[in-house]
Amino acid sequence: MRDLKTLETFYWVAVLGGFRAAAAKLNTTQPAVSARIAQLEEELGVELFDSGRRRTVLTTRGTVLLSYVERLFQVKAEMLQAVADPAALRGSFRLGVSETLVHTWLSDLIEQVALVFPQIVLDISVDATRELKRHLRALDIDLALMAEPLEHPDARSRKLCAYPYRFIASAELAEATRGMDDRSLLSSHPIITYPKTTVSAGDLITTLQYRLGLTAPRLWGMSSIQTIVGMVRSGRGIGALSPVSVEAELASGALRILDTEVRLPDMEFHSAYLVGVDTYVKAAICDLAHESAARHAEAHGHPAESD
Amino acid sequence: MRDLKTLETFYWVAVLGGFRAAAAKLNTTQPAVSARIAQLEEELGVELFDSGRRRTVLTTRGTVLLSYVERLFQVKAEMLQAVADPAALRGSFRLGVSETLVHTWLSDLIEQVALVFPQIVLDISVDATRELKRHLRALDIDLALMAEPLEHPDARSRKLCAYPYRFIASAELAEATRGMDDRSLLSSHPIITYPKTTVSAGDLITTLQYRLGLTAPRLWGMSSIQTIVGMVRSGRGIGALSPVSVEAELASGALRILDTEVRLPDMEFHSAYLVGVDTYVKAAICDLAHESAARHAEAHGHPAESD
DNA sequence: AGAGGTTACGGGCAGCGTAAGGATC
DNA sequence: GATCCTTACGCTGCCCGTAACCTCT
Repeated sequence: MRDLKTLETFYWVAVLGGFRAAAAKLNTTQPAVSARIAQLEEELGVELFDSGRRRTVLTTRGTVLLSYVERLFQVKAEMLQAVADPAALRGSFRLGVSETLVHTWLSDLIEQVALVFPQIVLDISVDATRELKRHLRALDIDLALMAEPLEHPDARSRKLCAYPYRFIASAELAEATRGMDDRSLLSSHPIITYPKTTVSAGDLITTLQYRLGLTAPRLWGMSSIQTIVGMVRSGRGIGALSPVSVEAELASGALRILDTEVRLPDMEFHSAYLVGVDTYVKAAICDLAHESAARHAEAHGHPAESD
Repeated sequence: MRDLKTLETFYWVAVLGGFRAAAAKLNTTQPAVSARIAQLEEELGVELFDSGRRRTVLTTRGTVLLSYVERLFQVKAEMLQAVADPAALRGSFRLGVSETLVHTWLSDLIEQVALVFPQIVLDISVDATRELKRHLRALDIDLALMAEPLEHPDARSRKLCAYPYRFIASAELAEATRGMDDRSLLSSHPIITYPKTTVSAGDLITTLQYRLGLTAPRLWGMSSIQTIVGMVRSGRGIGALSPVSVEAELASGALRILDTEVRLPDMEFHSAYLVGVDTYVKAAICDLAHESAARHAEAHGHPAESD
């Protein structure tokens, strides 16, 4: 057992419950994983996965080994944290973000990460909160910045920031509907917003229903903010989204925030990651994200959020 | 830092204070050690040995790393102890023994080690206690079975066994000196025994001097028990040694234990090793040695010794 | 038949050893 | 000049990926 790579492979096979899954995670092939497990069993003189069955169930000894491997990697992580220059850390880091954050301070975060960890390759995926949670649980991404906290025994989740959530329309549509009461205004055109499965769309529906009695509003859910913005600009409907996503359009006057009585709740964002291997890097980049969010809030006059 | 070999190399360079010494211990060449340290410093982005000086002094960070490496190997050792089949452990183990033990139960110990650790190669060196201590401190041997305990902060030393220490002579010489008092007897011939630097020779000198008033006995110190036995058999002198080394000769009547009034103190033996890497194997083989000693004592009617 | 693990085999590259080259006392 | 570490270089051996095979559901 000269090689930590072998143990890391064992760890992922055990955690993910399969050789193929481990191979995918480790960016290698399944035969390579097979060989490493075989080598480890050979060196230890012990069977780690039940050979009778589908080699996916840990033996008793395998379970014991797993706990030691976790301790070992814990010590290794502490060691790196204590003595290694962050600038020398290599590897890739998979970050999942909600689209709203992409257009606010994600670029700032990327810069900060590049400063602190110049050799870490960021692998960013933009997706809905529901998918991000799934990816987090499946260990497909290391850190998620999304609309909800993650409920999981090994999760570390913190509130990141909150942004206003408003009805927004093109200048023409805003003029044409000037003076209308909320109920008429919001019934007059389709409302273009985030997909129905999202928290924000849920908040919107609740608000329309209980504040205005609109039980069947015409809601168009779009999974791309660019599409929402495009449709709102062309006057196809009233947008329900955060002004932070359309700052340029608001500044130029192409879009306007509608001055409605009814108020939508703020959109909250949360950071979340699972403790385990490489927790140090996750925690560090998560902290950078909170700093970026705070800096952005400072610059834009929103209240700073933390914890 | 994918490779424990690199960390192990760092450990030995730090502990032994030199690249060459580490290379010797790791059975490799000095450039290989050099490359591994360079690689480690590269990966961590940190200087581990003062480059200005002779690269033998740890930097602050190097000191921190060393403590983590020790913890890491500690965990690894516990892991192997918990899950590995001893029969699968490979490597060599350097055992140092006093000659007296070679002729008693060493072969039994070797058999036991071969049973429990069939893949471990035993590397046995027979030497005087003084040399064994030096080798232990220099980490040249893993476990010593010798005449004294080891005083060292990291040493684990236990009493192993005790054997009688007698005056022994050839049958002819025993006949010729029958009836002589101790003082005359022990002055009549040279006394052939262990080298003067040994504990046993010291005990002998003390006994002769304070019990019999023999201030300048004729002592011939031999570093090989076979030589002592050969000279005693040929009647060149009276042997002072342990009967366990000459059981066959005593049984055949070629040698006899002289029935002196004065008694020499028992010869004690101790096991000793330094805690550090691979402590598990050291402790296990040390235990086997104690078992062999106890078994031998049982079979030969000596009192069993332990702790 | 399809998903998942094993075996077989050829190629690439990390790391080793030899040998020559500094640096420091 | 002696001792110790570094650099240069050719080579070996390990490990990987491709592909075919086996085994369960």
